[in-house]
This record gives sequence, C-alpha cells and structure tokens, in this order.
Amino acid sequence: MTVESLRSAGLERELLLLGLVRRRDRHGYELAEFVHAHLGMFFDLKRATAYHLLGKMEEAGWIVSREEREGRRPTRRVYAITEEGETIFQELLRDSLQDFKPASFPSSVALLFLDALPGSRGSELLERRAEKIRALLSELEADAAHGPHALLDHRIRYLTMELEWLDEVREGLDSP
Amino acid sequence: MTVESLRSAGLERELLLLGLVRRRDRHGYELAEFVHAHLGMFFDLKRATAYHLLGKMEEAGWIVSREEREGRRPTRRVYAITEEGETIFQELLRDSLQDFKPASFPSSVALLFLDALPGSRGSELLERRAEKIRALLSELEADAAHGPHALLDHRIRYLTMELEWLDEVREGLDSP
DNA sequence: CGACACCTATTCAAGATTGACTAGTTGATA
DNA sequence: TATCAACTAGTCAATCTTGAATAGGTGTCG
Repeated sequence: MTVESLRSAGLERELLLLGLVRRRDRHGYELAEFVHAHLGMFFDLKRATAYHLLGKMEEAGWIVSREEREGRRPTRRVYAITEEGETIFQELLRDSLQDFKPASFPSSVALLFLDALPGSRGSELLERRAEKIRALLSELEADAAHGPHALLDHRIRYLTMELEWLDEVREGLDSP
Repeated sequence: MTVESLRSAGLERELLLLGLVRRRDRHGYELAEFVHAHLGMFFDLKRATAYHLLGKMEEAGWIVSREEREGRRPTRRVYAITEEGETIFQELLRDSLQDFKPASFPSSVALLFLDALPGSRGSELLERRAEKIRALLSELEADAAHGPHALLDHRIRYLTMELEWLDEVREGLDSP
C-alpha cells in the first residue's frame, strides 16, 4: 500500500492498532482485549477483525512478528512496528487529524417511517429511546468524574445532542 | 428469520429498503438511486449492497419480485412487500424507534495519538478538520432553508457539536 | 447514420467482518 | 488430586460489502 493511497481511505482501525503497537510490542489477543476493555465504549473492534488487520499490516511491512512463549502458555505472535510502519503511522495520523468524515446514524432510519405507525404511538416509543440515552449518559457522567478525557467528553456531548434532538422531534409529533 | 431474532440486530438498511418498497413497488436500481440521491447525505447504501439486501429479503419472504419491462429497456426486477413483510416492517420499526445504539466515531481514533506529533502540530491539523466541518455545516444550513427536516436538523446539531468539542480540545492543547 | 457519451440495470469476484470453534492453561474448590 | 469454570490465543467458515465488469438503451451532434 502506497502512502498516497492512504489519503481518506478509512484506515482508522489500522491507525489504532499501529499506534498501540508503536507504544510497545503487543500480541494480537492483548491488543484486542485492550481495545475492548479500555476503548470498547468508543470503538468497535472484534477479536477476529484485529487478527485479520494485524496479518494485513504484517504483509504490508508496517509491523513484524516474532513468536514468544511465557511459561507453558500457548505461543503468541508478538508484533513490533517497523521503520516503514513508523512512517505510515505519522502519515495516517496527520491525514486522520486534519480530515473529517461525518459519522453515520443508522438509528435515525426509523424516523423516516413515523407516519406508518397507528395513532400517536411514535412519541411513546421515542420516550423509551430517550430513556436509554439518559441511562447511557449517567453511566458516562460517572466515568467522567474519574478525571477529564477528550473522548469521554465527546461521547457525553453526542448523547446530550441526541437527547435534545429527540425532544424536539417529539414536540413536533405531539403538536402537529 | 424469526421475529424474535430481529430485536437489536442492526437491520436498519433492511428497514429502509422495506419501508420504501412498502410505500410503492420499486426495482433495485430505482431504490439504490433514490437512497443515494435523496438520503445519501444521511445513509450510506451502495448499489451492490442494495441488490444483495433485496435478494436476502426476497428469500426471507418479506418481499416478492416480478419481472417488468418498459419499452425496450433491460428487464427489471420489481419488488413488492408481502403480508409477512408488512408484519416484519412494523416489528422492525417499533424496535428501531424505541432502541438506541450510539453511533461510532472512527475519526476520533486519531485523537488518541496527539502526543506522537512533533511540537504543537496538533492544533494546526485540527484547525483544518474544523474548517471541513464548517464547510459541511454551511452546505447543510443552505439545505435547511428549503424547509425543516428532522434528519437535517439532526445532522446540523451533530456537526455543531463536533465543532464545539474540537474547540475545547484545541484549547486544551494550546494551554497545557 | 455513425460515433461517443451517458443512462439503466444487474451480476460478480475480491476483500472485509465476525460468530463459532479449537485447544490448551490456570486457579479454585471439594 | 479431579473437576469445572474462566482465561489465553488463534483459526475458520459463513456472511456481508463493494469496486469493477457486463450488457444493453437513449440522445445528440456533426
């Protein structure tokens, strides 16, 4: 993969793994668990996908692996970043920081079909949705008490926005 | 696919296509073009994916197709919703309205690695990101002048939130 | 009317994603 | 010390996604 073709190609998962391997050598399972445990709230990266991505990145020469064994546990494939990987990382990071791709909101598909519901059932259903958002928000606000964190702040703002928007949609439904 | 297994399974694209076919019979190309032209700003559904989904839904019995031909144009596979499809649609719609799955924000991965940049390059790169968001916002605000629209409003709120968040992140970077 | 660009409609193959499976290790407890 | 649950580590097959290819039709401009 060339440096040029990296531009605006959706390589955020690769950036994530590469950046973690860059901090220190890691094996696949460890990486996947780390992302799940510490970043799972923000990013979705399944174990099998992580292995696939690591394989691809090794093939591309961004990282190299060595076999390692601790005690009598199964051998692990431990990855380390290469010089080329470091170059790619810097490239990906710059591109990714200055680029912006809007998120997509599949949950909002349903809003297109509110008119297909009998009576004014919509507002009632959306209230349950709002309740779920409020639950997520209070979890996040508890986490945020443990110190500030840009991603956590982002998520809180996002959920707050969803809630405000929903309120407005429901107002529009209730007073037609 | 059973009605039970529909709950919280990410069937928004199916809901979208099913809902459009429900409004009136449509063929694959037409559906894909409609989504691209009128909803492309909100939902990403590639042509080939639409065909795939329609095939799946037909196999599941939610829709049926007939061959149709207008003039001497290539034959089309025109889909119509079935009774079972109508049931599923109602089910999907209810579930989807009352459920909430937070969106994911791949663009924010890069923020994890701000410390890997030399100097205070970060703020500069993020300013370009902000500029892109502002450009998107002013397009949307022009569209919004043509009358209100819940999805458009959602998107405007979302981008505004991103911008506010970015400002805060950059403040944190500039005064450490 | 011939050539060329663009529109309609779908299929296909390559690649990405993930749930389920395999296979062993460790630790607790009875 | 046998058993069972939970943890570690990775692979695989089924499914999903999509860029590219196919195969025509229509319009227009000289």
